[in-house]
Amino acid sequence: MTNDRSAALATQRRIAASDIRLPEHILLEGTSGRILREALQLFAERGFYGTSIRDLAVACEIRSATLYSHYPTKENVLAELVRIGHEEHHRRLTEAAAAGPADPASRLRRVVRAHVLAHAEFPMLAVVANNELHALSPELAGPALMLRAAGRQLLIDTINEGIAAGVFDVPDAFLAVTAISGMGMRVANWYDSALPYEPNEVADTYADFALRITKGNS
Amino acid sequence: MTNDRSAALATQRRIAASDIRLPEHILLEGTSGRILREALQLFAERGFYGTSIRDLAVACEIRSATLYSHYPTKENVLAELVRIGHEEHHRRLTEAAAAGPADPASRLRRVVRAHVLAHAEFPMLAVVANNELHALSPELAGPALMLRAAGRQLLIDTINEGIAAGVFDVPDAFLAVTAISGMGMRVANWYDSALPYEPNEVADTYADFALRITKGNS
Amino acid sequence: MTNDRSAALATQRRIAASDIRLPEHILLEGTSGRILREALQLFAERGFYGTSIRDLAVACEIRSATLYSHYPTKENVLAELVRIGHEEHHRRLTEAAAAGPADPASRLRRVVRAHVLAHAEFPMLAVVANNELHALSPELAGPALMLRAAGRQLLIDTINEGIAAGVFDVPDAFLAVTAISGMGMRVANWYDSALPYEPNEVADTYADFALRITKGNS
Amino acid sequence: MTNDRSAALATQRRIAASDIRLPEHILLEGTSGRILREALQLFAERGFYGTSIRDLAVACEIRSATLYSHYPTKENVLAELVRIGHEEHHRRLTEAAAAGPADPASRLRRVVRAHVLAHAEFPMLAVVANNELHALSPELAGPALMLRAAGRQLLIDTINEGIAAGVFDVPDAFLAVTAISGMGMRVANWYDSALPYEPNEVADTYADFALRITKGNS
DNA sequence: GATGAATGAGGCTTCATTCAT
DNA sequence: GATGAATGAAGCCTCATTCAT
Repeated sequence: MTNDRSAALATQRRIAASDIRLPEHILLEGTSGRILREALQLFAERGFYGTSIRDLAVACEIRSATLYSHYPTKENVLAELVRIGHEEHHRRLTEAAAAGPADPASRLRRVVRAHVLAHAEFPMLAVVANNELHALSPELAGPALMLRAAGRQLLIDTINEGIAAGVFDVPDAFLAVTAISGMGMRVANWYDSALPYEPNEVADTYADFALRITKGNS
Repeated sequence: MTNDRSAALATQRRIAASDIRLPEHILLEGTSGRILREALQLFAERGFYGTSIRDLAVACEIRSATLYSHYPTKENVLAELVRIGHEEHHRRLTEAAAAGPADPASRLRRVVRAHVLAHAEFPMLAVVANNELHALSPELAGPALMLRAAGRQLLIDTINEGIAAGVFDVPDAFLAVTAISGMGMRVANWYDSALPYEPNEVADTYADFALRITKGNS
Repeated sequence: MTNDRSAALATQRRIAASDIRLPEHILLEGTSGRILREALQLFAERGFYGTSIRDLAVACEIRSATLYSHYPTKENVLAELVRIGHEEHHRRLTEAAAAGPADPASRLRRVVRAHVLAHAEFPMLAVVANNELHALSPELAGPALMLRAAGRQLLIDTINEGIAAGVFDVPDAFLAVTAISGMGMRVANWYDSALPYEPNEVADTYADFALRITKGNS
Repeated sequence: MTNDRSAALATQRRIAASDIRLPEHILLEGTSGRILREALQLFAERGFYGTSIRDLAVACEIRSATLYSHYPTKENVLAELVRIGHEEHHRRLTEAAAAGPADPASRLRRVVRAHVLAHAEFPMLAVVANNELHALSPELAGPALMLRAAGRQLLIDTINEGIAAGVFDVPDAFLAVTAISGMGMRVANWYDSALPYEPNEVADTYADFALRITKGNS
């Protein structure tokens, strides 16, 4: 393994990526958008509690009072990012599950690809959505939790179908889900566009891994 | 999948576990130990910046000034936890790598088992060590980063050996490492002793998954 | 004493009345009027410093910037209310003093009636004028202070005349003035149109009380 | 009436007195006491919302953070003053009602004396207790409201007894209570130790006024 | 070893006001 | 007239830390 690749893993930072990316349909014009973008980076790198409203204002080149013309509280900025992240993830997962052959193996491949792709294309968003959810009040966290549960159920169902159909051979469905889901989530932490991998390659390879896990060494 | 198992994944919390556990050789007597234990839980659940010195004092049933009779700063409490976590993890990994047959497959199995076991047995410690490292000054983070790099290199070497020996068939060694390492790290977030799995079972199954990933569907 | 009456006195509120009332000749049309009316209520209930420009805007169903199309500053809104209150009070007092028999007893009766009536008919205005004057700059408070001094002098003169004429028997003129003036001012705090008293009844009875105070139990 | 006396009434200030006085049994030692004393003056003169925590800290010659070593919030400082004021007032009223001949006239004299004396001896405390109660949360205001209701009932009962006994001749008991109570409350606003009256003189004269009001010009 | 009091710095948020549209 | 956005100042309060006791 070359050094530049393994160096991506040897960092004190919570996240390797440095590009601020949000799904294309999210409008980032104006000050509201600027705030969202800078908050995405800061919350991903330092966490919600590690980022002060002043840090955010400095990053946006505005006075901190101006933030409150656009979001009611700091928590609401986080809530917006968490919402966007979960909605994007959920949309990709459900579309992937539906769009293609219905056999469990190819569906699993598509779902894992979508899961990993979301984490590789939007690493900051994924890190914030995954790691900072606990900083939200239960009311603001609720919608995200529901989307998360739905996405997970989709993976569970796909694997259970494969088991039922006899095409999957997995020692424990729950543990397979945690493993496949977990490896994909961690992509957000180490993936960086400076690495010699396109998100698609990572997604393809990880989908392979998921199928190896579920199909066994038969 | 039964509901109680999938429910463990559907939480706003950063960590499912609720037992405060530290390696046995860590002395937890007296107020210093109490502080370390409570900090472990609070830093795991709310993060370093989300936990105030007063939160910690309340949890320890002492006044916050008393903390400074035991640790020079709040950061040093975190540093101690990060140190313990990384040392334990590294010790287990190196011992596992050395203690047994030298063939890549059985070594990989032992290394992954050790990796996963450490995360299942000490979930809070792992979450703190993995997620809060960025809150330390570079000086205090340094030793942990070195142990982490060493542990990762061990996994890299093992896989590369298997590839060289022709017993592993993996599309990309780097991605295999991130996947195997990542699935293990996430165990700290979802594992809970209330689940119907012993840490050993998770470790065994995940080691299976690692071998499936590396050996392919041959 | 019936409960509903004594209940009017047992409140945390600064003022019992809930009707927003201003003298009839004050134009309240348009947004300027709306602002004045809502400010009257808010300043009476929460005080000038306890009411923000945004509270006021919300009450008026406008944006806070719109306020500045109608009044130069928040302080000027208060100044306007204070002016209206003092002018109305002073006008009533001087008219009452002039309009009727010149003998001290009947003049005192008319003056006290006018004093009390103003406080019962415009309780919010009186509370604002009496309690929030200190929030004005000396320049803006000046005119009100002059009217107030004039009104008080009118009462002093009336009582002194009665004493000089031998029809009043009062132990101390100054204390009689403070007592008569003070009981009337407090009417603004407890009077409410829901009470089974018309403002006129209160005014008549308080005027009786004033005469009892000044004429003694002869 | 001499000018210096009437000048006491012609002020923009909410209160004429400038001595910071609290009942003797209230401990004023240390920083907590200092905070209470300075808050008493500031809240009386500028109101609760008109006094910032920094104003208070400057007056106490401490840093504003130090306030929070002594009181949990600014509101609690007010609550303490309101509590002290209402307790002192209530204690004096009930003792006055009990300590002496039971006939309505002499009891009324004692009760009014106590009422007025409390307002003349502790004008700042009375102004704060009377005017700033609305700034407290309902929970913190509750105890004061109960004491206030009890004190008022005592006055009501005394007057009703006198009426029942045929020694009082009052057109309306409720209005007599508001008048007697109100004139006494306003004493806190105008009384100043620089005036040529001792609190006792004011109390005696106001008690005379109360008896004139209730006994009529018979 | 423990603590109450103190503090400088900074936390998030609201303040009254301005101004271009 | 009305408003969305912006802002400097200030709001209340908590932060981690120190120190005398």
